[in-house]
Amino acid sequence: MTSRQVTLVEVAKQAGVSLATASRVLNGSTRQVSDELRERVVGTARRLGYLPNASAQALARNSSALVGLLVHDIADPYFSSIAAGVTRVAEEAGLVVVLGTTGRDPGREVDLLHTLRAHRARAVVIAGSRTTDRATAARLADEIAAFTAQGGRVAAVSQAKLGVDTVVPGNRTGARALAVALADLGHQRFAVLAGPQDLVVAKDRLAGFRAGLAERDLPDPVVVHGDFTRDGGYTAAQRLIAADTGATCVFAVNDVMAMGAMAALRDHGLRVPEDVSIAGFDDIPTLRDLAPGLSTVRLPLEDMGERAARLVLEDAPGARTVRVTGEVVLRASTSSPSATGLR
Amino acid sequence: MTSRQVTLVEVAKQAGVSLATASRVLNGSTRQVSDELRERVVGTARRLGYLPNASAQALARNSSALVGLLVHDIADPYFSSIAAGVTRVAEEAGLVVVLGTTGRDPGREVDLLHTLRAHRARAVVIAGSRTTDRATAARLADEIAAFTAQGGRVAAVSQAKLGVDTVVPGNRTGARALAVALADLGHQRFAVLAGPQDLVVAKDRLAGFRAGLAERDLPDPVVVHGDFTRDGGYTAAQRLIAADTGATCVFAVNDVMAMGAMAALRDHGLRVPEDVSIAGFDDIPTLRDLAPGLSTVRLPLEDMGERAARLVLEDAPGARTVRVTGEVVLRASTSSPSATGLR
DNA sequence: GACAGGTTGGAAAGCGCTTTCCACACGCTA
DNA sequence: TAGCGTGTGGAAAGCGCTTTCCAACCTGTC
Repeated sequence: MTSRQVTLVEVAKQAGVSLATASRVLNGSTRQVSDELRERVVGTARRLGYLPNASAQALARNSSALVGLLVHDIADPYFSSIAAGVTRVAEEAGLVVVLGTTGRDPGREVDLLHTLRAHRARAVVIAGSRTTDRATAARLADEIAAFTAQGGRVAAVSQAKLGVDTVVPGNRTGARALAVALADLGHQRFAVLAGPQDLVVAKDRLAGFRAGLAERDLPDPVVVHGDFTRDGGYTAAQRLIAADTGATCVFAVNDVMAMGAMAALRDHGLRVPEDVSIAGFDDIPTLRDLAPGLSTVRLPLEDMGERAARLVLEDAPGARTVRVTGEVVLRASTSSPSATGLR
Repeated sequence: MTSRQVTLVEVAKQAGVSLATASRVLNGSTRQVSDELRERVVGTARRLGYLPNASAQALARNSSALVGLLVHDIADPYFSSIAAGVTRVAEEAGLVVVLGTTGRDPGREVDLLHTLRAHRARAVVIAGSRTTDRATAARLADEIAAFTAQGGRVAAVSQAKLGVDTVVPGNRTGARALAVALADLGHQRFAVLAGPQDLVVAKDRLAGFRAGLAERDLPDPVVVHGDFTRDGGYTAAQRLIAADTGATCVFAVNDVMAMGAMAALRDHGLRVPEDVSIAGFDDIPTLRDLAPGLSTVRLPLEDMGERAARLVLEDAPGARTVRVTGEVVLRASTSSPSATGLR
């Protein structure tokens, strides 16, 4: 079954040139080859259907055409948007994207990076949100160090403290601006569905939101923690409703949580925005088709993926930070406060 | 900067064994090695931080740890759900997923398959919907043949005629059952947003829907073609509205088109389902948070990805067909017909 | 005690490329 | 005419593994 593959030696032999010449013609080399030989080689290569063996090339060159992309969950629109950006840039550069999904397990992140290193991946984009757990963070740092020591490039999306090229959204400032905008709508009692306690992104957004409220001399919000997922938003919202806080506006630290929360509110017979206003963060594409439209802070997700990829593929090494700013987008899910709120 | 990588030779030398023995210990071999040597090798490998060079292994073994996954657009929830299933299975098997996005360009599909072949990928899952264009189909067939001739395995999701292992959803039967269910709601005049003319999946769903209507002795639906995307659904719906057909129920051949169509209806001041009912196909996860809930035909998307992956990774070669059936799910977007319909 | 059969370790030949040398042939200048 | 730089082709040495041989050794049996 397994038919013999055409190798460069055969092409060289058939074309009547040396292996070196064939290699120089078929794969970019600085060396010149006369037009006559060049044509002969190209011709026979085509005729024989020659296809270079990428593994052999990677071995000889000590670098592959692989770019890693690490996400928590590719089915999450936040990550799949970023992935779209990364793959576009990588494929333009003739590279190939290796997708690793961590399932929000930091240990898995380390493992995947390890694998990518074994493959001599040229670069990797880490798009998951970072944990603050000490031990794993150290292991991750080691793995990143090993990866770069080997000549690989690393970029992160939205996690500043990795010591690598990073694309960071304005989590703090975005959340702060959102808080101000919501306060200006007239809300006074806020609740925040704040994600996991050890997630930097979640913490930053919470902190920014608090700062915004403080700026308007409003009291600190009620905070309920939960998973950074749709279901996490759902259950967090349930607990919030049970707590009977009287909040008139809920901020979920990301859109998928907000969507889960909206479902929970609906299930409890609460109307958005008549009974309670709600806002998220990210502006994932999904929101376009949500009714009522979800107020949020827009992040250019695909663009962020592209930028991260360019950082490691086109630019020289160096731990730069590219900041992207979030833009407050108010939609139908937020309005002036109702009399009652969450009770 | 680039620190010397620890190689197997060094491990062998330090452990005082031959290269062969070191290789046998560290990478699965049928051959036995005495416990003493084994421990020595494992110990020094750990101490030196040895990491096998995947390219070298791939070259020596003539097969890599790569599994390709070809999708049209990873940001489309349909594909990202399938991708989640594929990556889960691949990662369980210690393999690595290479993500290729075709942007619905069949030529690109061929190119990506070519690249994957150069990488000696062990298998590839083609998840895009197939074009019916002759020439490209032939090129694709050639590429697939070359891939399998080389020992690689190919599976397809939802495109029966590739001559490879395939996971096919019951497009025809699902659409037919949906048509019957909608007819039983009392609708008589239907419209279909039918996707591109040359897409097998779209054609099958349209045909199934027609068959269902025929079964209930209802007239053929108005058919409007358009892109298989959210925006395609939006513009198709606009054209449908302009056509003033009086249809009371719209079937979009996939969910993202249906979502676009709902947006178009909303923008025209039409209410769903009061003015017009609408249904989709696939049951992408996004639908959970849509209000009103979209009626659809549920497909187990992640499961389909898993099955396709298992087909090429665990089972012996052979062009099998795994059928998965769609289940009609009626939600709030469909109700008994209004007096007016689309006019 | 000799010999078959089974284990275990090592030498070395690849796998298919890239790239460093080296050799040679030019076209110049001095 | 000698000498020199330059452009071009080829031989061969890797890149880091796997795997085939072969040799050595250990049983056990007759």
